[in-house]
Amino acid sequence: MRQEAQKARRKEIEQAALALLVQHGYAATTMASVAKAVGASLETLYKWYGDKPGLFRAMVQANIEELRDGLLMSAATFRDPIAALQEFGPRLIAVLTSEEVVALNRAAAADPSGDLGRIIAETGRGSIAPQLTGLFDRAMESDDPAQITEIYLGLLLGDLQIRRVIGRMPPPDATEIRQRSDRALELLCRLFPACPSKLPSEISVAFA
Amino acid sequence: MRQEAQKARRKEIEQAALALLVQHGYAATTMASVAKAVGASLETLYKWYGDKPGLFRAMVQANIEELRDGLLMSAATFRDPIAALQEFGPRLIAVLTSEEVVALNRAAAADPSGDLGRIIAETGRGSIAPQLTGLFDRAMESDDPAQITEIYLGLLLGDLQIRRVIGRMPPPDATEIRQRSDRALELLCRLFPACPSKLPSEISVAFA
DNA sequence: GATAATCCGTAACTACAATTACTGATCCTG
DNA sequence: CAGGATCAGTAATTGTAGTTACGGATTATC
Repeated sequence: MRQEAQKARRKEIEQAALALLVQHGYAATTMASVAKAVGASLETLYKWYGDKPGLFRAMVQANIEELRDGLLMSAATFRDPIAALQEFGPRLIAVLTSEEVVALNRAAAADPSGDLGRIIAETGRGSIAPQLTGLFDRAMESDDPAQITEIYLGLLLGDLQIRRVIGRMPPPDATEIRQRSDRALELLCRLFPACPSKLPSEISVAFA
Repeated sequence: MRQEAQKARRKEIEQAALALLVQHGYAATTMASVAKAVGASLETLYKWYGDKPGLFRAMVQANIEELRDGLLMSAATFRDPIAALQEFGPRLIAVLTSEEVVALNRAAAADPSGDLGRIIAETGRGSIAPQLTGLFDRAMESDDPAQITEIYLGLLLGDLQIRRVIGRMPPPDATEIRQRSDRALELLCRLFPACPSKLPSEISVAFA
């Protein structure tokens, strides 16, 4: 099998494993079930990934990178920070509360090695937060843009993620996502007056 | 065994199970390990709790109630909402990021039935949030105190819990807890001007 | 005190998942 | 095209955890 073909095959395996993880949970996602789902043999899986933890590391890495890549803002959006956040906020909520990310977080919660959590945090938050910090650095001239990032994320997401992971919350719908993002942005601009006041009027009166 | 003695024995079992959960994680907390840790027989555990999920439901319920009870504010503290939050905020952070709650959340994340998550959410958040909402209702005369609760919790905790659960964060130390609570309170008071402005001067200048 | 119920310590049973091994089919390379 | 490497399908091995069963010790009740 050539490198290109193996790469595509690995991706197929890693995506199938995530689908199983989402559908059946961590405990029920076995090497045998992955092999069956993708029409591969156990011997191949063990040869390519070493062992089950190895498969899971690769699977989490590949999938979280892809989800992360769908989140990154292009440099062009930095020209209008408000518009950038208006677009980014809902996307971030949707991804972080998605069934896929919830399943990945659950796998990390169950992983005694800590590897999965490390991969998720470094690849996910570790990429998104600096980007937000960069945006706030430009938009707000604050001496602590990283702190603004924490505040924004707190306002935007609150404890959604833990509630999703412990199974006490369905994914938020599009309306709720929109409202949540708008509220977070509105509150952020009230807290940091240097924020460009280019909010649509419908948002500026959302809070008494 | 009399009712009183059995009640005490059950509590001993449920506490020992939590200690094992904290120390070894969900996967390694077996019926056999619980029995051994507390000097009970498997037959007794199965007779009293039915099965492993039953033991876990009881264990989570008993322990989360105890943790919750240590968090509730007395009615007397409502007289001074700021002081109440200054005292409550750090306590809430400390408890929610503790090894015990992290272990319980991890068990819930691994539980396909959803029962553990339900118990945790209803007993924990379900008790704390209404209390906060009541406090904000008095302190702020807002038309939506429940929304203020969400905002406060977002500012106070952000994504600490999920980061603890996936293993990417140690428990915050006392200084960090204090700073986090003070910041959340300061930001909340800036957002909602009806908030009594009785902050100590050291806090009011904490943000430029 | 005698008897029944309960609990402890331990063995046994069953199912299942991780991993390795094997054979034959398929693919790749020279 | 031939030979070697790789992969699929499947069986086998091993260890472990959930659960049940059993005999003896302890406790509770009459």
